[in-house]
Amino acid sequence: MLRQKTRLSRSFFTREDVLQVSRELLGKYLVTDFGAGRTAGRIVEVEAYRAPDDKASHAYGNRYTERTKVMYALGGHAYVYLCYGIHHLFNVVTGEQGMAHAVLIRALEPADNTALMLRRRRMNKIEPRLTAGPGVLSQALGISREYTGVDLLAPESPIWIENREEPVAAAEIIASPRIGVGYAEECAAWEWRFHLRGNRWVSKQRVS
DNA sequence: CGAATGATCGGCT
DNA sequence: GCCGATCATTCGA
Repeated sequence: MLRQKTRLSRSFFTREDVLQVSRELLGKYLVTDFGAGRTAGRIVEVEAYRAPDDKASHAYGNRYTERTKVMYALGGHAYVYLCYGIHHLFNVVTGEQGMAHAVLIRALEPADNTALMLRRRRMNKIEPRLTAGPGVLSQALGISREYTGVDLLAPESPIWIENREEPVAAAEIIASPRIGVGYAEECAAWEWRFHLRGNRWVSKQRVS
């Protein structure tokens, strides 16, 4: 039976509950096509960032700067920023316009055109290092800061998210505290990181 | 304008 | 496991 590939709709992203949207992004496919070839990976790990009350969010307290302004866009836009001066981290903005929620995509299971992903990562062999981690998955898919603000629902968008009709059972989703947000005080304990149970492509938990 | 600080990664020990 | 890389962003002077 032919598996259907459908781009997620605007209404998927504009919902208010960013935790629910985060859970539902597991099992969907992040796809890029910049002309050099189409690459895609199955989303296996995400984190929710909820404005304005989440101290781990760049939009905490509705902070509005040149960098964060894209977070206030309509759900379905990309928010890409540079972390530690090296890594480009891909988030998808959720909620209605003016609501700065976002979901960070943290790990993918390689799916389409792994040859191009390997080339972008300067690797020879498919192993978790290819796409397990928010910085490395962006590199594998060719995503960089220049794509922040892109609308994933625009017809000619080089980045989008697909449903390939591979349902994920609620029992397969593990919730845990987000990675690297120790500065966020009481919000650091919130279990807003979601990943697929036992999946080999989930990023390794760093031991302090 | 200067300084501190990350939603990290990978090479080296 | 440790540690250095490397720079946009932010904030305060």
